Amino acid sequence: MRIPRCATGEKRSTQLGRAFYARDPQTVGKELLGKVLVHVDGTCRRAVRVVETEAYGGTEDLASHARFGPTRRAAIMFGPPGVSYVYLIYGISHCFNAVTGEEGLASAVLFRAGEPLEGCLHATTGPGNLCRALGIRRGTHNGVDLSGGRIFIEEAPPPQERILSSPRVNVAFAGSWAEKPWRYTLSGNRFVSRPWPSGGRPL
DNA sequence: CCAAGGATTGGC
DNA sequence: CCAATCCTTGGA
Repeated sequence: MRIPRCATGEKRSTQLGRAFYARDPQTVGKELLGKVLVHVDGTCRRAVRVVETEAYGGTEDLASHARFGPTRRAAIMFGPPGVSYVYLIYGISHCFNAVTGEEGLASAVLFRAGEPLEGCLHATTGPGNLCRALGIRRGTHNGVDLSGGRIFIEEAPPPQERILSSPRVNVAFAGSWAEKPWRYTLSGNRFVSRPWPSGGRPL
């Protein structure tokens, strides 16, 4: 099925290309806030405004799946940027990431929450819920190209809200790496997940 | 092969 | 607070 587009091709030109992702995950994580994450599934278009992300690094980042090196699961994080990394966590929830940085060095941005815009029939707060609402799952969407495919990011006006950075969620096992303020949220947005960012410093 | 544990969620 | 649920990883 072809993706319908308007006569001017305007929609298509707002999709972010590979160059956007080919930077460090902290920069990409912050810049993703306020942009629109879209999944076109047949005739159904599901979309959210991104309100919460987290940055994950390579082998040095003890909170990252890349900490064991390019294992079967994490190898995709070492690949080219602008590709999806979807995994199942706790046997229950799918988590959607965008691979960032240069090929050969692992990093990614986890999408943790969004504001429902189109076609969402479930909650969009929390990484597992976000995947369910967008219809994204590991079996069919791991390793797909995010520039030119059915899942992509659309450009949007800069967010009015302040951007907060705070420690990442549920990575206490990572020692001092748990303290890195690599969780990014739109201040005051009601779709941001728990725990609420406290002591997050304004950027 | 086996044991341990996790980038979560929802219910009590 | 805690169990659900299964995939991934490291080690024997």
